Amino acid sequence: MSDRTDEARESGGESPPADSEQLLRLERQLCFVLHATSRAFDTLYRPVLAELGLTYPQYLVMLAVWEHGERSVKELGQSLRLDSGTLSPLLKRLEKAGFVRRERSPDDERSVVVHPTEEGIALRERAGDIPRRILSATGLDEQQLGELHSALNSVTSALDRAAEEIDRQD
Amino acid sequence: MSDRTDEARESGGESPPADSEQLLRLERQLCFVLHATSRAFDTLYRPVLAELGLTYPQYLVMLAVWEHGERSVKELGQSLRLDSGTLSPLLKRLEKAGFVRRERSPDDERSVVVHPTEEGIALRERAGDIPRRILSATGLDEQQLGELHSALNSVTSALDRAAEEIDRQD
DNA sequence: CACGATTTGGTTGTGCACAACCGACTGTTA
DNA sequence: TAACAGTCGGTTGTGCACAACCAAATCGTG
Repeated sequence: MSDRTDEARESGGESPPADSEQLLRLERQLCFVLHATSRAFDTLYRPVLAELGLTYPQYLVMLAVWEHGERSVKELGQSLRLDSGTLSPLLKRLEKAGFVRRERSPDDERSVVVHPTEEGIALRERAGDIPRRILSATGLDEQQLGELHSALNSVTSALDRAAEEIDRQD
Repeated sequence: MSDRTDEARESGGESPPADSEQLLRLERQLCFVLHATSRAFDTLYRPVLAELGLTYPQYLVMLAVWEHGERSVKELGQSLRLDSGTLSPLLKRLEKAGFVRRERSPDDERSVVVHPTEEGIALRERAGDIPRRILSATGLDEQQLGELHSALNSVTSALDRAAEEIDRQD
C-alpha cells in the first residue's frame, strides 16, 4: 500500500487515485447509514407517538419539559440543538394542542418559559411504556446501547470542534 | 453552544439495575444523541457543500448518480430511502442548477432516468476532497469508522424489522 | 381486444430545520 | 439621562421529509 499524498494532481487528471476512491466510499456509507438510522428511528416513533398526538421533535421537547418542570426557550434550544426558528412554531403547536403553556418570565421580559399543563403532565403517564417498546425494537442490550451512545457522542463532539474550527477561519 | 450541561451528568462507573427510570434515560439519551449527530453532520457539510451549490441530500443524490452513471427515481428512492414526494422537487432543483437531466425511459414511459450533465460530472472533481475533510473532522480512524458504520447498520435493520412487525399487525 | 390491478412518478398539505433579519428588553457606559 | 451593545424570541424564506391522493403507462387475464 502506497501512502503518498496526492496533491498537485489536478487539471486533466482523468481518474482519481485509488485511496481517494476508498475514502469516498467510506464517507458515503457513513453519511448514508447515519441518515438511514435517523429516518428509521423516525419511522418507528411516528405511529407510536401519533397515538399521543405528538411528533418526534415534539416528544423530545416534552421529555425535556417533563424532566425539568419548566424550561426557557433558550434552554430548550441548547439541550435539543434547535434554534428559535424551529422552536417557536413547534411550541405554538404544543400550546395549541394543550400540552404546554408559554409565558414571559417576570424576571426578564425577553425570556419565555415553557411549562407543562395538567394535560401535558398526564401525557407523561401515557408515554411511559414508549422507551421499553423502542429499546426492545433496537434489539440492543444495555451494554451495546451504551457503546453506541458514547460512540455517537464522541463523533458529535468531534464534529462540533471541527465546525467551530471552520467557523473561526472566517 | 456545546454546553453539554445535562448530558453525561450521571454516567458513573456503576450500573444499577435497569429500572423504568433508567430505561427512559437511556432512550432519551439515544434519541437525543442520534438527532444531535445527524444535525452536527449536516452543520459540518453545509458550508463545505455550499461552495459547490449543493445541499446535503442533493449531495447524497449526486454521489449515487456519480457512482452508477444513471439512476431511475425508483432506484434513488430505494438506496437513499426517500419517496417521490421528497425526490421530485429535489431533482427538479438539481436539474435547474444544471447538474442532472431527467428523461422518461424509452423502454418504460412510467420511469424517469436521472443522469449527470457535463457540469454534473465536472462537479465530481471539485467534490473530490470532501470525504477527506469530513472524515478527518470526525476524528475517527478507519477501524472506529467501520465499527460505527456496522453498529448503525445493525440498529437500522433492527428498527426496520420492528417497523415491519408493527406494520404487519394492522 | 377490453377490463382491472399494479407500477411509477408527481402534487398537495403538514411539519421540521436553518439562515437572515427584526423588534423588544436588559445592562453598561458616557 | 441618553446612547449603546448584547440578549432573547419571533418572522420570513428555502429546503427536506412524509402521508395522502392522483394520472399515466404497463401488465395480466379473460
